[in-house]
Amino acid sequence: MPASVVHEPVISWYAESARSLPWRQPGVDGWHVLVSEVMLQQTPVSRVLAVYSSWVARWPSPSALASDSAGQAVRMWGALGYPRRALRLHAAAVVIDKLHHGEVPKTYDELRTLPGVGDYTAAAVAAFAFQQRTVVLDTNVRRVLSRVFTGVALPRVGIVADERRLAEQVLPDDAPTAVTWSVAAMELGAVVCTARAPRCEVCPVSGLCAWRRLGYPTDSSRTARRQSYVGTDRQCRGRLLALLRSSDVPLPWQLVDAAWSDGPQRQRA
DNA sequence: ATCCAGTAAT
DNA sequence: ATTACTGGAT
Repeated sequence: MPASVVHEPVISWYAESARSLPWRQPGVDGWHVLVSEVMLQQTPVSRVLAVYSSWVARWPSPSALASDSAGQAVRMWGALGYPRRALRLHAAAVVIDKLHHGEVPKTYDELRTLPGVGDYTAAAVAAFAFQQRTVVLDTNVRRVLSRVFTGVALPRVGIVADERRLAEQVLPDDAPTAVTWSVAAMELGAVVCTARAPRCEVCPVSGLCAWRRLGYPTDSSRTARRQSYVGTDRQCRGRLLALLRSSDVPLPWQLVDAAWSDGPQRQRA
C-alpha cells in the first residue's frame, strides 16, 4: 500500500475533529510551543491546560523566565510530575536568553542542544512552531504507524531504525502538508487509535489498517508489570515535594520529618 | 494495575 | 539498548 493514501483521510478527519488547544491557536510563538511540548512529555493534555496558562501568563518569553528563579519555575510546575522538566525548561530559557538573543531557535539541531529537549520535542517545535518538515515520532504516531502499516498492536519500548525509516517514508514531501500530517496523526493516536480501547468505528483509516485486517493480534511481549506505588520512594518524594511547594520559607526539619515516618527512606528522597 | 504528547544517564 | 523518573485517572 502506498503511504500517501492515508494522508487525505487522516488530514480531513483532523480538520473536522481536532481538539481546540491553547498551543494550537493562531499566533502562538516558539516559546508557547516549547513550553507546551515540554509539559506534554509523559503528561496528558487535561492536566497540562491550567499550568500552561499560568506559565505563559507569568513568563511570556524565554527572557522573562530566565530572569526569574529556578525555584519559582518548580513552584509554578504544580503537580505535573517530573519536576526536573521545570528546572530544564528554566535552564533552556537561560540558554535561549544568552545564546539566541531571547528567540527560540528554529532548527532541529539547535533545539536539540537545549536542556530537556530531546528528539521528540525538537522535532515538534521545529514542525509546529516553525512549519518545518521533520519526523515527529511520539508514542501516538508510533502506535498509528505500527497498527496501520505493520499490523502490530503496540510499538517496542525503543525506536528502532526500521521504524524511523517508515515514519520518514510516510511523511509527506512538502513542509506544510508534513506538519499537518504529523499533528493529525498524533491526534488520531491520542483520541481514536488509543493503546487500550481503540475506537476503530470512527477511525478514518480503519479500512486500510493492517492490524484490523489481521484481526487485532496482540503481542505477549508487552505485558510485564510495573512497581506498585504505595509505600515506595516515589510516593515519599511526591509527598515531600508537595509540602515544600506549599511554603514560601525554608521549612523546619521537624515538619519535614513529620511528613514521612520512615527515616532512611525520607533521607533518600 | 495500567495508561499517558519523552529525556538523559548508563 | 535499558532504565529511572512523576502523579492522577480509570
